[in-house]
Amino acid sequence: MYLVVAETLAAQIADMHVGTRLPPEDKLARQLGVSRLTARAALAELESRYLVLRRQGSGTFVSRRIDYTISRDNPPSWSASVRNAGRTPAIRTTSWRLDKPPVEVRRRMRIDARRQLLAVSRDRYVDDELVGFADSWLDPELLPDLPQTLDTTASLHDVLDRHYRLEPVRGWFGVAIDPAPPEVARHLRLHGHPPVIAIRSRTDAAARGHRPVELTISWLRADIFRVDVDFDTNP
Amino acid sequence: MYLVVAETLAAQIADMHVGTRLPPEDKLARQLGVSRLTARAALAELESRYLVLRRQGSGTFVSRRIDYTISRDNPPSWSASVRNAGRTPAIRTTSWRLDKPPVEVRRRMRIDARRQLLAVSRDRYVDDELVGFADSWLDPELLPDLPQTLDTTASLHDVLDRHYRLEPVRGWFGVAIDPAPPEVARHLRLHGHPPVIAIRSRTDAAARGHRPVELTISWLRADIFRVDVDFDTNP
DNA sequence: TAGTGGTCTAGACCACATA
DNA sequence: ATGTGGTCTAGACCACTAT
Repeated sequence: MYLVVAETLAAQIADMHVGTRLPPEDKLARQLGVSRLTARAALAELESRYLVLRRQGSGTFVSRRIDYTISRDNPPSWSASVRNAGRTPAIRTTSWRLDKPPVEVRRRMRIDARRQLLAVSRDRYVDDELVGFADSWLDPELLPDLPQTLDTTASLHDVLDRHYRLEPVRGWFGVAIDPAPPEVARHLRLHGHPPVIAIRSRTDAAARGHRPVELTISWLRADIFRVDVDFDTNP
Repeated sequence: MYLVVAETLAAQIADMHVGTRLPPEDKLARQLGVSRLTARAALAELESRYLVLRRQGSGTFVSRRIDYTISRDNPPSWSASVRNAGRTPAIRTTSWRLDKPPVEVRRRMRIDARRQLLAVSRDRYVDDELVGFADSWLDPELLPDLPQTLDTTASLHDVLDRHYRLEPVRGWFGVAIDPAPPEVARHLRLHGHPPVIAIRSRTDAAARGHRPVELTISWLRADIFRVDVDFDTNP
């Protein structure tokens, strides 16, 4: 029965704009002649299909996942993907520091144990809602005066490309989807352990003999983004 | 409250073997002094973390996702990944035919409209449970007498490698996670639209000038597999 | 101070798998 | 036939967000 209700709502939702508010659960239940729990089950089904977002105290809203394609050729532009979906991206740098990176980062960046890297944390917003964050490790030798050049909203790729002329290319990447680890769930203010997408990626400088420039670990809400890996092995 | 229950159970489950059966909901509810719905909510939480699998009429069982890594170097061996997790893989070929492929397949395989390819459908099992299936399109010119050589359980990669000596390498791949389309849900006997992983991949023959050999579209249950893409761009 | 979704109760019946 | 998870009811209170 809740599946029938869900199908009905799904069909109606298909024509609605993102952000439209659905009727509250009790109204929906009365309208359809079912109990509130049944109406809830239907809405949960829609939520599992990423067709709605639910916010306690606020309401149920029509939603669509945002396509984020990871490929060889396209620059890894998160902001462009969000804009492409007709939404408004924002990036805020939350912290800066010069620090020794952990071993895995050292290995991936091919640097020795004495080197320090620039650690940058950035939060990602879509339409003013926090939907992800990223921790980056950057090589300060390749990026003199970075704090001055990286404004809060710019894409890292654009800065490496246009300001430093490093011809940034993707050197390595990893993608997996997992239940949100506690610290990630806390940072994104999620309850429980909803699925999140972990993207690890390294950018190399083609203009400097493919020397690694930066390594980023980013976390994105899996209900907001549809990450699509599309990769040609032989260009 | 159900989150507390879930944490308690999660801690106990951590030490248990895959496949162990948990107490039924009503027993659990009585033991913990909560209503059955609360016990259910806790079990649903564990299910969303992939720690248990629930089967109507049968019970709730301890589970772990199976790691399936897609990388440049490793051959794309699904069976090896399953065995590596201490589980038993099986593949069953369900259909065979010579047919004209759809446009997207033609484009990816770089063949003209007149060519026919071998279409093979295979079901994938883990411990005798259906967990995915794959539709492959193979080039019969590169694979003479294939129907005789491909036994029901062999990995396609192994056959291309050992029997035909084609030096198979991954030519292209795409990965995304989506709510199961109706026909996929039906095939895998899933209710609703639970998330499934779609993997599209093309194998090329390094021994034949990297000519495309086969294109496979496979669907895997996202609650059973943890697909991990780990890709070096510059080998 | 509403109004929203989130949780919980007790009880009932159903669908499905297994023996 | 039994036992399991799946669904549904009616009603209550709570947590959170917005006004």
